[in-house]
Amino acid sequence: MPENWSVVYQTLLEAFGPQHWWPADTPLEVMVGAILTQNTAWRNVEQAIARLKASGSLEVRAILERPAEQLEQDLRPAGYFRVKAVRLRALCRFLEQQGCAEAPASLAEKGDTASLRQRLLDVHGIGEETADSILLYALEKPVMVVDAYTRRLSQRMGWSGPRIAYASLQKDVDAGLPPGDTGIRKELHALIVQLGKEFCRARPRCPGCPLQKQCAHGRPVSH
DNA sequence: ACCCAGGGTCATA
DNA sequence: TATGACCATGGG
Repeated sequence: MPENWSVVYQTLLEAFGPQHWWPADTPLEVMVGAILTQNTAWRNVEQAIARLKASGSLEVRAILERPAEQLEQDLRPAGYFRVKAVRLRALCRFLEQQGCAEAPASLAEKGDTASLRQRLLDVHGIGEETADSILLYALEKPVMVVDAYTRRLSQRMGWSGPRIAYASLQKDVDAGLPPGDTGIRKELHALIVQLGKEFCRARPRCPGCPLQKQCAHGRPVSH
């Protein structure tokens, strides 16, 4: 039901206002944050990013040259710190290979969106959601990001089952939005996360939810 | 004490 | 293709 996602956007924007995502000073900080926030609360990521900044490590070359153990210590508050140190280096190695070590944002000009997406997916530690987050928030490409909140929302609205594939859900949401509009995609994903934090967690809290009327929660869901 | 967070990889069937 | 184990910290 693609057309409904536009209504979701309007409703959530009215309820919550603009979210101004992604919270970061530079495109590289977006990319780094996209990896650090994997299955991790953003509040923990902020501390890790603060440590990277404090040690002057929020640069491609600095991350590549930083001793593994020190990089890991910077990442500790974000959890999975050994894994994420490896993934961060893989990202930076990739940026360097693409000739973007000095200006990570210039990655946006190194091919079309489909090609960029595939090259990002080839980087160890970057899956679909992380790749799309980078495309949308760091490179300003009109790509819809889909996550666990989006899946839960789609399910509770009665528009899909809980196990819908990433690509299917992404296509469904994207089809309901104005083609090529990067701004609306940035906001919608941010708004869905905000909704999820407040109302869609493990125990759904319907009272006060902006989508309560449209929501199929409690009614039989067709699939 | 338990559950979850703005996921992804790898081994197994 | 589709599950399950694993990765680790911090807050509710």
